[in-house]
Amino acid sequence: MMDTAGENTRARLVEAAREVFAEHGFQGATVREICRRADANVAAVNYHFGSKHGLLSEALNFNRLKALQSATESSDASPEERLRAFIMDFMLMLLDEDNASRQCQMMARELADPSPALDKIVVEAIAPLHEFLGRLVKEVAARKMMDADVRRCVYSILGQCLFYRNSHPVLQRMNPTLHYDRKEIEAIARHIADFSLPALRAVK
Amino acid sequence: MMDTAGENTRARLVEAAREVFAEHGFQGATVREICRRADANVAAVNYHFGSKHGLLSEALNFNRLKALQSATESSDASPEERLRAFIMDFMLMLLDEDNASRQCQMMARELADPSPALDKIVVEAIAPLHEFLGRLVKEVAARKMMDADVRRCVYSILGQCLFYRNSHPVLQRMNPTLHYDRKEIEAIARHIADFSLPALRAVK
DNA sequence: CAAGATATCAAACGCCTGTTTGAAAGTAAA
DNA sequence: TTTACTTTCAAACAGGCGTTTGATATCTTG
Repeated sequence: MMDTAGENTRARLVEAAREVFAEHGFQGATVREICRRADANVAAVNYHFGSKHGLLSEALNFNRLKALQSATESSDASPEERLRAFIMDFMLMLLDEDNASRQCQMMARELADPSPALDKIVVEAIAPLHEFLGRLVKEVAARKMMDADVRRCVYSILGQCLFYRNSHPVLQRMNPTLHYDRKEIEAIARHIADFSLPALRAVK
Repeated sequence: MMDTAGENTRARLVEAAREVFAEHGFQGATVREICRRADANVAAVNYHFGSKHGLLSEALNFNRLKALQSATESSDASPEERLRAFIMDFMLMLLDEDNASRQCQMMARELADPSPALDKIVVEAIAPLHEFLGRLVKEVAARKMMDADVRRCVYSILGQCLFYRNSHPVLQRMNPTLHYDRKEIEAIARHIADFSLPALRAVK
């Protein structure tokens, strides 16, 4: 059994796939481009993963997102502070430009143009995320809320967060100097929390 | 000069193109599928519009969105009421499932995977929309606000609205009975307004 | 009607896609 | 070294893509 060369190209393929899928989405990505970046032969994808879809499935990974949720849940800060902290970490994950957390970008891509992998993403990552945020919203509101209202508050928070990622091409065109450095991301996260908390407190 | 047959296939192509572009995005749409739905020959697209891009450019139309803005601006209701009304009309336009306003769906598609037409969309539709919302936000807040804060409030409102469209495939998978009928859309719009207004009033 | 412009069509072109193939290279154990 | 197995590779495959072509209808105008 090999380990150095074989496992290396496998790992390199997965990493390159994350890059290319995040940039171009599943449809827009080509296995030739992935193999070029991984410095591997075109046939390598089908040899190691069976198909382009198999590679996508392997490239999807929600560890970072899950870790973020459990970190927030095990905190003993006030519900408001936990929501603030979650939004901050979530935005850092979403907008960090040169880090390795391309999973969120891939997920955002999947939303725009679903492939068969979306079912896996929904069950393993998005549904738990929504439930987690629903619990947090109820804690912050500290009132009896109907499920539909809780859900919509979750949508409002997530919608604000995802906007910066989904609309990035547009925002960049309208404001060419836009750049998501650490300070800017923190300001955005602070705004989203400041915008959302009054609404949650005002829930009737 | 012809008018019945010739103009007919031209118009049928534009209409079919709106359908297909809205469903699959520019990349995912094929001219063969468009021509099939328009009951036209494959060569018709290049004959009438020069290229697939030319057809996209022709299919883009922002009349409905512009009309919505001027209707809101010429109203003499209070700023809060005008914001409520705008959100309602905007959501009706975004989520209406079987109407002819596929322009917004096409625009949302463009955001996810920009084509050269995005520049036109930004300049002609999105930038004016953001400016319009910025003025409305300032009126509602009725306080001096920094430009960056105004902008972020606009993002918060638009983000909430667009979430329902962008994340529709996911929401449908998590809640299979989800259906955007008139009543549901009105409830969503009311929620977004109720969620956003306390935040705008609380602006410091 | 005849001439000429306009529109439609089947067929093909060149390119790119994901995938397959069969041979070559590399590795591990007997 | 021989044997068996895994991994890499260049090349090709079949199919879909946007676009072009040249012939054929269809219609307008003199």
